[in-house]
Amino acid sequence: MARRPRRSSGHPTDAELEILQVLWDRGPSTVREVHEALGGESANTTVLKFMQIMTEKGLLRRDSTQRPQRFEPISSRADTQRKILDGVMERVFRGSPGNLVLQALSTKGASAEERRRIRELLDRLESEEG
Amino acid sequence: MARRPRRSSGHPTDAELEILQVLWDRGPSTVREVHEALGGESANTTVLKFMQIMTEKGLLRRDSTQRPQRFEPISSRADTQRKILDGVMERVFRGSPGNLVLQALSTKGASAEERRRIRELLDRLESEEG
DNA sequence: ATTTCAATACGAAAAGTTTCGTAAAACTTT
DNA sequence: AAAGTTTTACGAAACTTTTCGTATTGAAAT
Repeated sequence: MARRPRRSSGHPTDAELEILQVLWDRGPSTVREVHEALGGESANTTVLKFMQIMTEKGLLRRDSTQRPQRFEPISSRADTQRKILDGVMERVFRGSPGNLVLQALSTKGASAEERRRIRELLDRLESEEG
Repeated sequence: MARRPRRSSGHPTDAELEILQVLWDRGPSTVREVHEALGGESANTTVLKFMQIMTEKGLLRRDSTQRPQRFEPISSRADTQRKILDGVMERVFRGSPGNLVLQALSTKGASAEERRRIRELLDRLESEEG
């Protein structure tokens, strides 16, 4: 029987995300650098393979003019975080951002500075809404 | 060569989550009911299979005394949401709840009621911290 | 030019997720 | 109790993600 086609989220997988985090922290990096930053847990060819896949997927861009070639993320950390969070909001919180925020705040708290920025944002939302 | 063991998140997968959502919405339900609530998109034996797997995994409990047996989630919606959110916080936001909250609020906004509850929570956090 | 060592490509195994067909079991209706 | 229908179990295929071994390529050193 014909199988239904599969949705492809387009989101980075867990392993891909770890690599992205390193790249966002360090800026353009070589496979070796990423591998080391990850603690050398998996084989270096594993990291390489992921970075190749991610390049094909359009998650990374690579500069092959230099010999140990350097990779960098195409999307910013903030953009990626937002996209993933949208997915979680939809799948887990059923589009209710308020609940998500309350859960996040109540379990982990937030620093004084973060709280201040959250209040600012709330103020802005109120005034925009009128 | 020996492969490194795989971490198993223990979190429900996407498909499992959809079933959980139905169960949280409806309360204890039969396979047929869940299947229908999901729009009948996938075959009913697919839904059944998942619910069997989820029972083995400890995500669901089943009552076999009735004939169309009824399944229900073992963990509450809120608990599950919190666990998943903790994972996202760690993997995606690197333990910075403030950023997560800001992203969530700024992209999706929140209702006036939700904003009020968020402010309340912030107040409580402040006073607890002293 | 040859050896040597690091970097890259390639392919495939292993593990995890999603999907369903088929068959057996249990219940209903006749 | 036989036949028909619904429910449940089982097994496996298709697909995705993770992991690495091996081979190749490129640069550096002799």
